[in-house]
Amino acid sequence: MTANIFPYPRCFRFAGGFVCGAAVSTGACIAVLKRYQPDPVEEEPGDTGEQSVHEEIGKFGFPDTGAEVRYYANHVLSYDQAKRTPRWVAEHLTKHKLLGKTDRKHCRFRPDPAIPLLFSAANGDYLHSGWSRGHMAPAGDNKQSERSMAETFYLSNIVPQNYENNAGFWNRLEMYCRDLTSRFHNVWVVSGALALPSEEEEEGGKKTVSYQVIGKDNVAVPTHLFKVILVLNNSPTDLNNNLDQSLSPVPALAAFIVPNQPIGFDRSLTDFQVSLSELESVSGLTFFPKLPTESRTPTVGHIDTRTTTTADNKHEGWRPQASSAAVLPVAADLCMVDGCQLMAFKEFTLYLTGRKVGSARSQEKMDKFMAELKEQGILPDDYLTKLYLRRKEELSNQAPPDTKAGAQ
DNA sequence: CGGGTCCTCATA
DNA sequence: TATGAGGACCCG
Repeated sequence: MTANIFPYPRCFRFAGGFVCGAAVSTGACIAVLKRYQPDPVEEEPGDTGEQSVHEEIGKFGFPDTGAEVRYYANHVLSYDQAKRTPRWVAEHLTKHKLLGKTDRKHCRFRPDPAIPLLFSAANGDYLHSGWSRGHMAPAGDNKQSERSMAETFYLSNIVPQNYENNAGFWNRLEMYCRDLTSRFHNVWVVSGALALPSEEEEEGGKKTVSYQVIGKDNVAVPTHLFKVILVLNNSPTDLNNNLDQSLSPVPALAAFIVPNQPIGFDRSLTDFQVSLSELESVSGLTFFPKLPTESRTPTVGHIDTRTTTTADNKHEGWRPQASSAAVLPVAADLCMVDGCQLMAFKEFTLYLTGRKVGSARSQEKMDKFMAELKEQGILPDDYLTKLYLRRKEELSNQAPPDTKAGAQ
């Protein structure tokens, strides 16, 4: 491509398109007025006259956002081609789906082959950027299948995330989602990235949306991440029925907006809980639109007001907001139902030590991990003690590390 | 669990 | 010679 010769090909294209569009629009507006002023006939939506106009406008097609829903083995997402991060990523978790032995060490981050190169992020964008590659659909939710885990490493599922946040608070939030499957039959999780206005500028409370971009592709660094959790227990009487009809008891839901920065153990998950409508307002997304809703304005039966308003208000450009007529899912507050308690420091450190001991390749490494635990003032629990002794036995029974395999 | 770097080796 | 795969090792 000749465009590669220029350092900023996209800027040239943009500038040319802008100038062209401005010049045409002046004349076009006059033409439209002239055409419609002498014609008082009201045209209904779908009228053939209006339709032909639209066909003309769209003669060469309308701009394609690339935000269509994309399906993978165990997650579904919508991609933001400008930011080069997902808009949202959806998952469904069950106790059974979380089982498996797939190891993330056999996976590598890579561009999503389904995303056009022009809009794709690259590993080089993240390398040495100061930001880690943070999963939205976590690898840990996909131990059941090598393919599904590998697909979570596509960069379409990745956002630039603060290291400490990724390994710490966000990690514990993902663990909480998985843990929910031990208490609820079905867990749905939608995660994504946000670029929110800064709280306050010095000049008269002026607000500005500002976010860093990294790499040659200018991947957008989100200021915040969000997660929406919906849980639902099948009613005991019809465990095998389809989910749409098993809405007893009432589903529970919670939404969170988490700053993309280190968050310590002194903060609780509920500190970051927001109402669903607040998250919908700032994200521009409507979550779980097929979930039964309730409205302040009475509706008939269990009609899904969201689905109908979305279609009917096509020409009004309006949909109910939280401040006027709230249209919210019929759902309990998950944090009232289940507590929304993340792992505490001691519990989390014990867990990490268990993972390290479990994968240690020598007893020296194991002892180092156990010593580090003690330095933090934490005594091993029964599980870790038994794991340590079992691993110690395994390591002593296998060949020493300095013995070359295959040596005769 | 969540990330990273560095090195070797096979390959086009 | 450049690149990708895989392993060893490191961190929170």
